Amino acid sequence: MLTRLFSDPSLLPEGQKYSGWAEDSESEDSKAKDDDPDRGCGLQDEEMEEDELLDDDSRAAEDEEDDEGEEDEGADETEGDRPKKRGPKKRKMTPARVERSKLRRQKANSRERTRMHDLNSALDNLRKVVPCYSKTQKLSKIETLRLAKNYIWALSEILRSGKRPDLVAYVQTLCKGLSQPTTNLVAGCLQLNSRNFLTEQCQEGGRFPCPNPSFSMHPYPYQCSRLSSPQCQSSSMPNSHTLRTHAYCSTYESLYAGNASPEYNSSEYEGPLSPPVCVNGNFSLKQQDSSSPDHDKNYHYSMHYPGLPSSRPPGHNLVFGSNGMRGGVHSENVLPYHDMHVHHDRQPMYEELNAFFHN
DNA sequence: TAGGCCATCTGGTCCT
DNA sequence: AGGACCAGATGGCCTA
Repeated sequence: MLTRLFSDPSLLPEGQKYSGWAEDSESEDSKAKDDDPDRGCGLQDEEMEEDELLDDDSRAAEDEEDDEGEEDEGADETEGDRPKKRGPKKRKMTPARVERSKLRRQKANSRERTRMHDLNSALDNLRKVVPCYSKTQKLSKIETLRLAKNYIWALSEILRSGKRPDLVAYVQTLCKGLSQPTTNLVAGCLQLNSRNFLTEQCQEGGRFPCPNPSFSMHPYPYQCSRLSSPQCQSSSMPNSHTLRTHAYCSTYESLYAGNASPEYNSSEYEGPLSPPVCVNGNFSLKQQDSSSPDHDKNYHYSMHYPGLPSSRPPGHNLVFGSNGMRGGVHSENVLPYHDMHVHHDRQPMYEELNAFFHN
């Protein structure tokens, strides 16, 4: 269950080990098991000794050997109701063979563990490059794969269309098929990043205009799929409170199905992909004029609202479930600031693109 | 207690 | 023969 995703392992009772995740394949639990494979689940090797000696095949082999020794001519006959086994005759499990078999099994188990650890390690690496990353509250394997797939697709679409995407549609694309908690997490991650960036910029001397101090922290993680959609827009309330009064859609599916931009419709979802470009949830398109006057205004997940003035109030920047909003409806799904990253500190490419985006 | 997620063991299959 | 890969089974941990 993804609930684990949003639990803080550090809050576990004293002495209670959080072994739900194999941290880089080196969790305490898995390490212990590596050291002592017999601690694993299921049949242990020690137990296997007897089991292998007595398993069906072995028993059959022994039966066959006995049969062979006693009555060769009866090979095609059945022994009672049980049909006689065909194929190569199994040799008797001598103690030496049993020992070899055990050794083989142990080696195979060890390899399998290593293989799974490698797999988990790769999955961890993948977690770090998808739009939402947390060291302590990881996405589950399946959600990581889904998110990665969505991410690739979304970025590919941006390249394909050459248009600055609608943030809402972008997030929706990212979250397509994800569980509700993960969707919250992703949205929260993106929002956090934007807030952090705003904070940084303001502290750096106001290189970029600071947004309205009452910048919205919307209690509902899912606004309507497009803020520009008629049912979601409030033309008369430009500030953050506007967003709070918006009707919101209860499920992501309902949002996505009806309102996503054409580029993100599900029919194209499985289509051919191409390489992505993305920065922290902000999209940087090469053909865009980064030096345009509007550019600075768009640093905060700013989306161009077609047909709307570029001076659209900051309150109209999309804000998802707030991390800082303790009283928010989905506050339980929100990660602590220090724990979340939207990988702007991970890849040189991101920095490069960031620079491009903010110049 | 049920359900989700996980690590591990295991045997089967395929390939070298 | 041995290794890689896979899927099923099992049991632990955790949360609702």
